[in-house]
Amino acid sequence: MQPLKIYNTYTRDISLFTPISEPFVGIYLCGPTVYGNPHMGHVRGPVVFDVLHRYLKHIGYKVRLVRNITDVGHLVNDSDEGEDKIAKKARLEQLEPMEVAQFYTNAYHSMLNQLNVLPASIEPRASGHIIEQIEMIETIIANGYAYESNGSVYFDVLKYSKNNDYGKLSGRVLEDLIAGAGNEVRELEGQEEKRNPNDFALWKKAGPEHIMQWSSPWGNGFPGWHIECSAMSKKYLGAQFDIHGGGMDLLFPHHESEIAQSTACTHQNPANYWMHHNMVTINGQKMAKSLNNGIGVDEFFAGNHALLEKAYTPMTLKFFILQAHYRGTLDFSNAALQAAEKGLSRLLAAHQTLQNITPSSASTIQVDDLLNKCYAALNEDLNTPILIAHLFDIVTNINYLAAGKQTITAEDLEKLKTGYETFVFDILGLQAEKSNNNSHLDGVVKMLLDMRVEAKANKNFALSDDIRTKLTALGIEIKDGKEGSSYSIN
RNA sequence: GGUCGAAUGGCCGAGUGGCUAGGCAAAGCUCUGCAAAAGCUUCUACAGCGGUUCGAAUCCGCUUUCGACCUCCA
Repeated sequence: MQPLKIYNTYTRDISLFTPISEPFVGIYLCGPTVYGNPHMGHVRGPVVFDVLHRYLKHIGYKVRLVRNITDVGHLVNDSDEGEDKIAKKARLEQLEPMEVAQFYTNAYHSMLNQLNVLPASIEPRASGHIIEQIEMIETIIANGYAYESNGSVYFDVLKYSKNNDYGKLSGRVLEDLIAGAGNEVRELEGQEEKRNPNDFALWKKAGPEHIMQWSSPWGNGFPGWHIECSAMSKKYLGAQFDIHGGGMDLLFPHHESEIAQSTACTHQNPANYWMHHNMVTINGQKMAKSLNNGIGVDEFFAGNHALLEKAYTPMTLKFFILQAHYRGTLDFSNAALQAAEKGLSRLLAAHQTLQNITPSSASTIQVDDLLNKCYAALNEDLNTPILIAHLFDIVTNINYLAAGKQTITAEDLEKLKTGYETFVFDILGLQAEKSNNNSHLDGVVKMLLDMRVEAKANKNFALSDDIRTKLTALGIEIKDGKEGSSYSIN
């Protein structure tokens, strides 16, 4: 088993990953709220945690990955009178609330498929676990850490913090939170029902305008934002599991509250390792609706957004994300994306080259050393940029081998092939781009390339160059190689 | 205002005390009828000012700039 070290937000250090019950690993990821099309901010989490998922499996763990779908309980905006976010959208579109949730769940799955992200073991929906959430709330009340007020149930943060470190995960001090820090006072609905402004809702009373509501011991309502993750992680992974992941924006209050709820219910901190990926910016600015720079995933792949110079493929996006470490911010720009696009194609081209290497009686390159460096990079808190740097070292060596500047034995060659494919395809989850050429076009272009070869053979360079120039003008680039000509469509 | 984090070469982005990633771009070379593609080579940076040290991008302090979060709200 590889010694994987990961950064734990809870302890704020990098430590060796040790599962509770080897070889089993339980992971819970906070999934999307399905009320809109996935945008660029939604892709990073799935991609970085996919590498974690794939790597754990590769080094021999049996992983259960749970990623929820949030389809209840979120509000449209502050001006809204507490109407469920999904219900609001449903009314506008004249659709059933669950139809809206399903529509955007499908869109999310489509994105994951395009990015070649492995499916979750279990993908529970909040709306399908109302009973579990109610039971958990009842236990928390029975344990004395929550109270009912006017049909809603709130978590008693002050009481909890007497015996527990509320704020440890997100690095907050409750006294500071209570003080309010002097910023503008936010108008939160139901604030007067709370014993303390820091208390958060476990269950919220629903008015008649709520299309999505359920009956409960406290009347009709819907679950609070945080309780679904606590209830579903407990159900499928147990009161205590290995890794809980999500975006840094969820640190507070979401994950902090999860810890408080779960601890108040089960007397255990739910997760041993808390992992958080950083956020995405574009051209140095944060993505925000007000800046009109939020890019939908579909727009990104189609290239039809004002900030995009061209379309980028899912694999380019994935490779681009993995070229940065997951705990740093990541800036989108056309220049950076095009750099990633070219780098990726070089990485994939080397895989093709590797297939044509002829073995020798001796190796002049150190295959074990090259591959061990790749493992070491991932073991150091999933450092994919370092891994990719080492893969490019391998690329250079592959090209040396192809040029005859280095030699390799058959045994080492096999090891190199297997290792390279393991890292590129199995662990990073990259794949060759699907060719979207239709067979008619392919046949026509190949015919023109054949004619060009013939013209060149006859020293009719005027004709051969004419074919090249006209194809280039159509966006078809000719690449002459030793083995003949190929082309790509730009 | 508070808390946390970040500032690296033309661009992106690793690196936590000496051995100074990687990708893209650029330049040179190889290949080639020419060009492109592909491959090889080259390109020594760490926001500013102090300090610690034999030695700092890396540790400490201050300054500047930027980002995330600050409770039902993506």
